Amino acid sequence: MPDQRELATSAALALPRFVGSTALFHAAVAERMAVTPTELHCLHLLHGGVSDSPTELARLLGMSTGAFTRLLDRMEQHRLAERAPDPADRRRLVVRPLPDRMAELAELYAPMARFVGERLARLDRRQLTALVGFLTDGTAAAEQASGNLPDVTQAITG
Amino acid sequence: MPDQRELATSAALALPRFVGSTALFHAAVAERMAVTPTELHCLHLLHGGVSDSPTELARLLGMSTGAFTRLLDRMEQHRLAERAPDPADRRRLVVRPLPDRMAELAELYAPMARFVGERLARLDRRQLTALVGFLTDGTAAAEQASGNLPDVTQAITG
DNA sequence: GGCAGCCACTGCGCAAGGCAGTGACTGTTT
DNA sequence: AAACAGTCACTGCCTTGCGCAGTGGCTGCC
Repeated sequence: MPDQRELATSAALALPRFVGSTALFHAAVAERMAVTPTELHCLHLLHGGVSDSPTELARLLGMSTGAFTRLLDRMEQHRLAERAPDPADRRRLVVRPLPDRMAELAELYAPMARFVGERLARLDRRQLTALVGFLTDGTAAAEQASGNLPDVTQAITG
Repeated sequence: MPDQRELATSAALALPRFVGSTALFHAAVAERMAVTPTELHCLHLLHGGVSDSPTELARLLGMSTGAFTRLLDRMEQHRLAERAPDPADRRRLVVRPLPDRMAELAELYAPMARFVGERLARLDRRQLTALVGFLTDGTAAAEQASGNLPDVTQAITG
């Protein structure tokens, strides 16, 4: 039976592999939908209700606003999202996800969703709390670490 | 205090955000090193000892062997890796990571590495076991799911 | 009413990657 | 041994996603 230290090492090694394989899975789903991984990523942000502002979405996706305009063009073509005017500010617009291809998306994600559901159901409260804490704090840490690296958000803030 | 079901939902929501922010962090590190995210991903595979075969690495990176040749060219230029002949088969070659820029890499990863270390140290054995199991099984599930995605009716892209 | 600043958008150029084909090399078969 | 099919990394050609810098429209503040 492995001790605490070995387990921590295993986790530290398993983490990047998990992220890598997950990214590959996303790329595979995107290809199946004849869509780029970036479009899919954006779609997730939209459906998650994270933001509907082009500038904000561009920042979250790590790209320039100019590139995001083209991304939006493609997403409209592919019926993933649509532009709507912002009544409060006529410079801005609001990005809205379209339900059109949601069934398709859900079908592709079904195997992974099932896996996650089953796996999480096997954990007790203490384990779940640890997992959630690790993920949420890790998200914050990654975002902060990204921000502290110079020259990263140059295209957007400049 | 949240019950089991709420915690599972939180985890399911936190998961994609964690993966997304981690991917952005990787992209930021890559940009800081004047390198593409793909090069960095490949470098991780090399240092992790996952494989040293170009064909296998191309598969793991989700790209063609032709593109991997160019990737290798760049990685040699950037002093991230080098080609070496495979004595057993003269068609093949072996990709070896270079130690040249490891200090730079370690420095950029230091904040995240510290976070992971501290966070994992706070977990008990049961929590660690759950985390490792989730990550390793998730990796396998993602790889398998990438391999056989269900067929989906193609939408018309106008 | 003028002005600085922000918004999404556009022309241009670059570079990463797919595709299909090439030459070198392998193990196998007759 | 000689021909064969299969595999390996590599190469030209092309597509495309994105950054950069600039544009016009709009806002809020003097």
